Amino acid sequence: MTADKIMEIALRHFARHGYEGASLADISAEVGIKKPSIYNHFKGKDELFLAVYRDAAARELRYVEDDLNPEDRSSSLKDRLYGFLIGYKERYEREENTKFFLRMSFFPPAHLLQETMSMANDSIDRIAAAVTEVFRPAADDGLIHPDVTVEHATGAYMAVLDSVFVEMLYGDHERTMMRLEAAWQVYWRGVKNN
Amino acid sequence: MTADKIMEIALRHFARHGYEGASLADISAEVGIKKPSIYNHFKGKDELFLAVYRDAAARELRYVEDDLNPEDRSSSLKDRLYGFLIGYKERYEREENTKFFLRMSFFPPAHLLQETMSMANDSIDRIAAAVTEVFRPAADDGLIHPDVTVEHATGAYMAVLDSVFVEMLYGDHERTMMRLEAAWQVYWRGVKNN
DNA sequence: TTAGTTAGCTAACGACCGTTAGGCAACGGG
DNA sequence: CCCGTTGCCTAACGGTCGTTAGCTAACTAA
Repeated sequence: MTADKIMEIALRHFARHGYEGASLADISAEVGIKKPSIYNHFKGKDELFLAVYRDAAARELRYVEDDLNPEDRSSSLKDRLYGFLIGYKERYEREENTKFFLRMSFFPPAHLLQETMSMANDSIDRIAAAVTEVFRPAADDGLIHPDVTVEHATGAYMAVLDSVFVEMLYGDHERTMMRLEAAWQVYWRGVKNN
Repeated sequence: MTADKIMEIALRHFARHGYEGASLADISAEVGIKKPSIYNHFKGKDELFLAVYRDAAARELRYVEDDLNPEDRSSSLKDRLYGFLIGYKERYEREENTKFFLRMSFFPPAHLLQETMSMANDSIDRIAAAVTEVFRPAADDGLIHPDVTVEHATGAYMAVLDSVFVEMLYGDHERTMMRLEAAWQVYWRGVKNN
């Protein structure tokens, strides 16, 4: 399907150049069609963008829910949480989908702010919910220090994840790893029970 | 000076619409001059942007070094660290300078990547150095848990600060405060001695 | 077989982009 | 006093933007 190919390539262009910086001419050229042919599949640039964003948000959520599946108890809480951080960092480096979703959630085109923000907030809340579902049984098992509520453990873990994003955006790989390690160790010291 | 006014207004437009989305026509109109008159003060859009970026980076660094001045021992380490987080959050909400600096450091115009990245990395390193100067004497006084190095305490604190940025970008004030509180409490539990 | 839909094309539109040329008044130092 | 500089202007440049009109060939359903 051509529409899928357009969306795939448009996603990469939006991710690298932003909404304004991505041009339909460049996108269509890479797809191998002429610019007006895009209009056989999408009403315009806005509709193309929103379709790409919707799909990207769904894919990010699916990845998180898969990777963080609370049914899977084969490894320890600590390993699962740390592994998820590392996994997401690698995913960002590998997947344009994640780059697109982060960039466009941070800085959406001004005239589409409402549509993007409602989708973004929805995704963030559901990601946080998936994290909470990991912590709750762990807290019941006494793995979390009693001074730390499940909500605090979740919020602080999401903060560590956010900080990983930021360091990746700055692009300094070495510093990213150092910060991740430091943030994780202090986080785990603050959350674990003895 | 007109040049200063141009830079001030350009900063706001770049912060809100990104490099590509900000137009010299809009900027000049708000300044109260015609578009070509900008060229009496700057060689072009690129030079204007780099001048604005340079100033913005310097202002951010100055704010951090002032607010985190290690000479000031009037309040406790805990209060100073927590206060700095809150202060920076409020600064972001108030100052377009911070919004501009964050946005353009995350996603600089592709053809100016080298110039911006070297300035950004320089600023980040110096900000981190200022934070380290707060922790070092505190560690000597035994306020930091012996299992946590000064480097780890600094890195993890910078991570908390990064996460505050992210939450602010998403724009949900209520969630920002909750995440900040959670991140801070877990961080402090992980770092403090006893 | 035929009518309708799909997906591509070329040509062109108006709007806006950053930028340059060139003119004109105000000002400041020799 | 004059001359060079500064700072604004109008007009216009070439280029790119997203978008529309209208044509054609290919497939699909009746």
